[in-house]
Amino acid sequence: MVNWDPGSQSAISDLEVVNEEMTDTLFSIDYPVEDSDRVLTVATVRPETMMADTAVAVNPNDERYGDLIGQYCVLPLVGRRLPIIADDHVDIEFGTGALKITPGHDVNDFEIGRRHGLEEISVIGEDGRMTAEAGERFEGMTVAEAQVEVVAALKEEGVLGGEEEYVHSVPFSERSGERIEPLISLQWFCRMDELAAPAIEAVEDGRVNISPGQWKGVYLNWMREIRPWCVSRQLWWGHRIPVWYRGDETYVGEEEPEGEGWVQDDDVLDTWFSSAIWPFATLGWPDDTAELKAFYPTDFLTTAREILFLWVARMIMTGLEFAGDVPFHDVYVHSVIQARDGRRMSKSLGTGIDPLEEIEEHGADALRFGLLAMSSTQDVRYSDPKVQQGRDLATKLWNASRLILLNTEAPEDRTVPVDPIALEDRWILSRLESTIGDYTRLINEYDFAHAAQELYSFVFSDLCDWYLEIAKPRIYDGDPEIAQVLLHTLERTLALAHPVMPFVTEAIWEYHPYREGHLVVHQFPDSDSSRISEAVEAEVGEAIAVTRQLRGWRDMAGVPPKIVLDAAGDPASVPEFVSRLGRVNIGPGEGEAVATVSGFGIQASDELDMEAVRSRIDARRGKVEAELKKIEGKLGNERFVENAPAEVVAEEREKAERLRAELAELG
RNA sequence: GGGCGGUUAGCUCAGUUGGAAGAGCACCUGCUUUACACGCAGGGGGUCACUGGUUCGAGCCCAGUACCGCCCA
Repeated sequence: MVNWDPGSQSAISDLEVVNEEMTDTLFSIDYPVEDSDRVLTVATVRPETMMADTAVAVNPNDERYGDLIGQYCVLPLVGRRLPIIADDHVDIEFGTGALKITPGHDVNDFEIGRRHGLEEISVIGEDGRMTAEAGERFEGMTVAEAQVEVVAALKEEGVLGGEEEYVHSVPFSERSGERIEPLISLQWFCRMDELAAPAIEAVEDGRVNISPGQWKGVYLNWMREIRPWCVSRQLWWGHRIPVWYRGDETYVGEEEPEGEGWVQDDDVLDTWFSSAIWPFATLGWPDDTAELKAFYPTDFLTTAREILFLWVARMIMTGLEFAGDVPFHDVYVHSVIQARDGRRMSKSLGTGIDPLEEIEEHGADALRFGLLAMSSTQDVRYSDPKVQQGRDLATKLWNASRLILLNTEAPEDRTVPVDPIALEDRWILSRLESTIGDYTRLINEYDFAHAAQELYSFVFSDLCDWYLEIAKPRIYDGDPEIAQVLLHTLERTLALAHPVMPFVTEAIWEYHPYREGHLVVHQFPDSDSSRISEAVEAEVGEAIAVTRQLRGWRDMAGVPPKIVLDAAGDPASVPEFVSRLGRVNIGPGEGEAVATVSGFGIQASDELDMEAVRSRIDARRGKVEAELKKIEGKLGNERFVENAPAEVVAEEREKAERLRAELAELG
């Protein structure tokens, strides 16, 4: 039995059949039981196939019909005797519990028919019209016309019972869109289990890695339950099936058989059969070519999930069978991008998003970044904010580059010392190399969204919000060492971002004094771990935290941005930028301190809104007290102290200390 | 009917071996600070779908329920 597509006049494979929910009419038809006044009522959505019925089946456990099993009923309109058989497949709950069996036109019925040795009758032809077997009244009608006529005939005979609406899943051809007609037909099938076994093994032992991991499971599941593949296609193009006939003889082989009178099968192989050998057939196989040696197997294949069975699995199977090795080592199944409202993109629904329009509106770099940032281990909705984020990043890179390139003289010596003197220089160089390392690792793990985020936050936060702001006085002073650091950092940042945002980075590169040729052929940066210092990152991280605390406090106290507050403390205890960016004057502080922020005593000032300060402090104290109480409770719990790892307990103790210190500062 | 995935801030989504709930956008308050308002600074916002269990401790582990997807019958 094959999936016959009346539209393309060809059999098609299971994978090219799409099932869709449809509302049909479920007809009840009375089949009289022979030599009895009883009737068996069957329910069907396809009365037009009844002329091909060869049995009626009931469930063996169905008490209503137990006594009828082995008897016969009479097929209305036709008069054929139909055996009443028992089969587990029949659902007692569905309809009347009696199922008409049409082995010639239904896949399940076909299997029941084979189990019970039933006759297989065809009343629908390959043209989708009723055949002579259907009887004179219906011959030549389309299936739809025949249904109307059969129903009319059943009414005339008085055997039509009820009609009701019925929602069920109906197969359609992916190629022609027409409803699939299951037909019995002589076709060639390819036995798949022997080909699948080595392809299963290759994924199990890791010679082929499929990610995200869930798709590995999907692949293995499908391959373990693989079914024979109908490879015959009744098309006029393609490779003809290597089968020849002569009378009753059949020959299968690579070459035409010896002797006279052989005729080759007219059918051609499914196009996916040819596609499956693409990885090596395109390289000269079966000849042992230089291309084959050089490019087979290759490394990486990225694909959509519906291609996993249709093509990827078949490439692996044929690769192992014919080329002796897997075709590639890594398969990445990318997300499917859905329309903004979560529906699938479709031309007919008008839900498609045209990338060219997106590029027109936001730029190619923005779209590329956005797509990377959207990617996930599951399907994703198209996200305009992610594309805008890409546009913002492109603009940010441009503006940061402007600041750097317009305010620095290229130094004679381009080498940046491994250990620059300025703390902030060591910090940005460490952050740069950490970022390059993390970004590269994330890309290698196919975690594109986090890689995009890593790039974005390095540029916005580390480089622009902090480093460039810290560095501005030295930039404007023309400090040659900072010029080295800036140009070096920019060079590597542009190279890092280039594969994702090729246009803006290449455009900036035109102005970079270190450029040699185009950025597109520049080497992608390798993380230089000798520049990474956890100590420096921690020290500057702490100074940044203090700066933010000071800023937060100022804002909370309603201090206008222009006012610089006095704060009592040791100016040498923190980097210079803390007082500059925090807008406080750190010094001896002779007046009264109204609050302590990160150890600095904020001096009284007319600019302070003391009421806001007090209410804010009260709110904060409440929070800290609650948190401290929670942690003290934890630490007071003997079972926690005994069972939790020592480092976790130590961490909790530190937290408690920190909270107590903050509470003391709040006063 | 079988299998897989999802349910976390207003929205779209992250959340590693169980150890103080995150990002982007949106929102609120400031800011014509000479790279950038496609920006900067500060801020508010979550009963992690629900019910039970395991654990000193659960968004994460286990069992079940509900709803939403996808695949295969």
